[in-house]
Amino acid sequence: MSTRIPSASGNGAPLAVARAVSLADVAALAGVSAGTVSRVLSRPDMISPATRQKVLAAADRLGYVANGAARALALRKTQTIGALVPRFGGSSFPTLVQAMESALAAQGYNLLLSAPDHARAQDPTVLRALLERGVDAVALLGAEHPPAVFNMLNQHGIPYVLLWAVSSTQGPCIGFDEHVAAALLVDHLADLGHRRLGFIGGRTDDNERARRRLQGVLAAVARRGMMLSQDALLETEYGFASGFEAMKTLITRNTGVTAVACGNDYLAAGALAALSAEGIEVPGAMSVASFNDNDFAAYLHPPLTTVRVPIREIGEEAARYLLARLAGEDAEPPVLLPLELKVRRSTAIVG
Amino acid sequence: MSTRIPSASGNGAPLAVARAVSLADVAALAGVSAGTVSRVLSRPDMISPATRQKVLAAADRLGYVANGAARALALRKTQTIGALVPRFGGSSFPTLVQAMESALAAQGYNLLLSAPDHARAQDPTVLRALLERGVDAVALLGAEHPPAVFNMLNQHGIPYVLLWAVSSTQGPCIGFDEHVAAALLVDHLADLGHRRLGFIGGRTDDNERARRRLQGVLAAVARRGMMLSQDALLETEYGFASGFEAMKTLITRNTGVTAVACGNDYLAAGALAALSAEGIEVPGAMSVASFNDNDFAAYLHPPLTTVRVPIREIGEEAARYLLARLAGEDAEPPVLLPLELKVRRSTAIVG
DNA sequence: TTGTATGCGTTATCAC
DNA sequence: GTGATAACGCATACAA
Repeated sequence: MSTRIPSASGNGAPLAVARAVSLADVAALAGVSAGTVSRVLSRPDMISPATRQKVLAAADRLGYVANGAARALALRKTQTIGALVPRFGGSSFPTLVQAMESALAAQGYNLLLSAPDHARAQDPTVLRALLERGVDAVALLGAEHPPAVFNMLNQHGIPYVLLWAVSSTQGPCIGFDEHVAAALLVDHLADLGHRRLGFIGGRTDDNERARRRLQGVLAAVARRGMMLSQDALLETEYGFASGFEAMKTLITRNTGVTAVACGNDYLAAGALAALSAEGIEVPGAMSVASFNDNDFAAYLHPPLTTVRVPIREIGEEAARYLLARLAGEDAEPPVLLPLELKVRRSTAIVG
Repeated sequence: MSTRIPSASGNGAPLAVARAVSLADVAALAGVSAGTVSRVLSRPDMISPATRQKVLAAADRLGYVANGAARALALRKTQTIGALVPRFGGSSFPTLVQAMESALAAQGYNLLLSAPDHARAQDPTVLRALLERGVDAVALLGAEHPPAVFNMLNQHGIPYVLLWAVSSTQGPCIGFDEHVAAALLVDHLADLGHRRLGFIGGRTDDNERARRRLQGVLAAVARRGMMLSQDALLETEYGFASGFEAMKTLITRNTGVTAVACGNDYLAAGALAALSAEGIEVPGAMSVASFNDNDFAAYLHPPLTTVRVPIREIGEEAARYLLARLAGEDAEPPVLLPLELKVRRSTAIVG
């Protein structure tokens, strides 16, 4: 308070300031050595209550803030986790990242975010930037990362985990089983008597999760002897508008489907809106994935069935796993997280 | 390749690895001094092409990755920007952060993300964590930060900026004028002949942006001599479901409004869905804010009028401003970003 | 153009 | 319990 730096008058602050308060400054004021100050801050019980108070008071008075770079240099770790998140935007990744950040922060870790756009996504340089910043571990979203990424990671011996990915030979994964997710939905519809299914999903040439989702649906459809004709299968961008348009197209094609599965909640919402706009009642229209706080699809045009995808949970498990690894434990990540079917309303096909 | 560390067999990687490759290692292999290697990497044109190649080859061969902590310690800067992002509903947070991260990455800066939950949002400790990690500057989302935050920031003489905030005496801001935004909408409706307006917005006791938005609407309504009765004014959580419920409530109350303004796109979408479900036609139902990639409200139930809020632009300007400050320029942030009215369809009130 | 030496702020090792 | 002191890996002033 009294040692306030002459700085800043409300608007902004001067760039160059006297010099940051260091351990030495605190030590000088407290009349102890720098080493002691360091210990007070990291192993408080290693030093006497008397000096501890003295030091703490001095630190507080000077507004001391540790220099993480110096600490990182000495400790050879930064308490920072890097997240490599391709196409952060429109997807559910933000939710996942938030969950991970929370879990990390609770343990005193920071999250260094790298959200390369499509062009830079395959560029190993972005990982390099993370490594140069000294992240202790990294979380990779999705499994679509170039080999160079894994080479660097392995070469540096730094723990990493693939999120929203499974059965990758590239490294430990945390995700869920798309085939099970699809089976939950398709079985439900099949049990209700639906025979012809439509599917509106993401671009499979471009999005590995969309690809797996489609595979899961196709497998379940085959297993149940349902039909999913080529012209009832639409790939599109994710998003409400895309779902809207796709469903309109589907309707135009007159494919005879009685149920439509959608690759995610946004697509489902758009699709349902299109049905509503056209005044068409398609029993069993449903969404494959419902994102935690955006389950707006449910309000638009039931019947709707949803599989809740464990998005936040993936982020939380990632934090848990990575931290365990850093703690030296030889932990195994939970490869497959549980899924949950949420039936808003069902429409059975009779006859 | 040949100097590959014995590490990692696909699944994971050992925690303890020989030792990271350092400048000295590269120097040794290249047969030059560490200083030279450093210069090759930072000021390539300061040294001869011959040795440059030698050094580069050696670095590449060893898979050298600079140690950011050491660099930060020597340079007294980290090339890292901190973002303090109190969680708020809807999806504008990821969009803004993504835009900022991209702009930052393009300039070789990293983004350290801190997204405290509601409980921790007022805790200066989260800023402290960022400072300890050595961020060169910080972006604060919203203006709802405790004085302690600004004290620390000023005391450390570190550049910062408030995002999605205006006219704060606490520091430089980048945002837009809520009153102008509201005026765009309200004037449009007033011009169409609407007299009685309803408003569904976020919680004002809890969300400063929601508060300003409401104020803007009230001011515009007063200026145009419109009516916005107390029972036509609903505050709720952000989200589709909330908007849906709020509109149902509004309908039940029979307030006689002919237009409803919504605090954001999600609320608007929910509200429109409710209208659709109830089969009610409310001319001029509209949304105050439309988020860049989620303009799904438009598909649900026109007429709809929207003010596009410059979310990405705020992130980009933040990066630009902060980087300018760090470059020593005495830059001024663009306090107010331009707004844009988007009329999907209008319904005039006649008589 | 390049090598040498020093400092950056912290932690850890070793005395005391 | 506490004080010196040596790393930690890099950048840079100064020499050569």
